[in-house]
Amino acid sequence: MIAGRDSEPTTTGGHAYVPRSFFDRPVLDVAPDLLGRILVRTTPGSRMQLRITEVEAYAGEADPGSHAYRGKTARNASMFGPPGHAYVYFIYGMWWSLNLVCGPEGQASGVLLRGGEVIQGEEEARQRRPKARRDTELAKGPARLATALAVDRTLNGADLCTRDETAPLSLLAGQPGPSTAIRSGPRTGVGGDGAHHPWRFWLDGDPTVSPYRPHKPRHRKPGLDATQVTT
DNA sequence: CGTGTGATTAACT
DNA sequence: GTTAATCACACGT
Repeated sequence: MIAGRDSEPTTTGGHAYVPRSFFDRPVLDVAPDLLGRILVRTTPGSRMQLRITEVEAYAGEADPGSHAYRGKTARNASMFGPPGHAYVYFIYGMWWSLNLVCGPEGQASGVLLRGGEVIQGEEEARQRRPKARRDTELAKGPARLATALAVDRTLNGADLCTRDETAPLSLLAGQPGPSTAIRSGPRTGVGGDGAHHPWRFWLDGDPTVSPYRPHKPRHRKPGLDATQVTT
């Protein structure tokens, strides 16, 4: 392996990982290409593998559904960094979500990992997700996926394309194409101007794909009515 | 639980 | 008059 080149797969511990050029493409090319691929999660105590079955593309500052829509902030800064890194955010005061930053750099685009099949490390996943009734539920949904893989803010900005053997996240190279058809549709919970884009991608019929939840229009919480003010 | 947002207040020229 | 700092709150790709 030639140091300094990223056109060749990187190798760590005998496994080949996708090079940064995999992520340095338009997000709508990368997102469906992630389906069926193996995400490797390495912790000090374990090595897990997840077969990705469901993703959503977020197309940067031009996409009303994206965290990057209103420009760079402290939270979304990693989306504005180079491709091949993780963007991890906290949501609902409870859960983490894992995104993979795509190129080209400066567009702040990323792919949200929404579902997958745990194919290695089921024990660890089950310890973290004791309520999962079936193995297909271990990483079915973005928050479940993050929980199963022990994703938290310490992974925000993590580089998937490093040769470091202790790299927390990587993506296996040389995977065969998806065994089932790729389907696409509107993104879960995205409304407004970004609602109609079919930027959610999943493997048809896979039991680890989360159920589609249409965008729920939010209405403003009613303020105090004058008639309610009695004294 | 954090974040972004709009409203409100303060600071400054 | 304009901009910056502060506050409160709705809502969560």
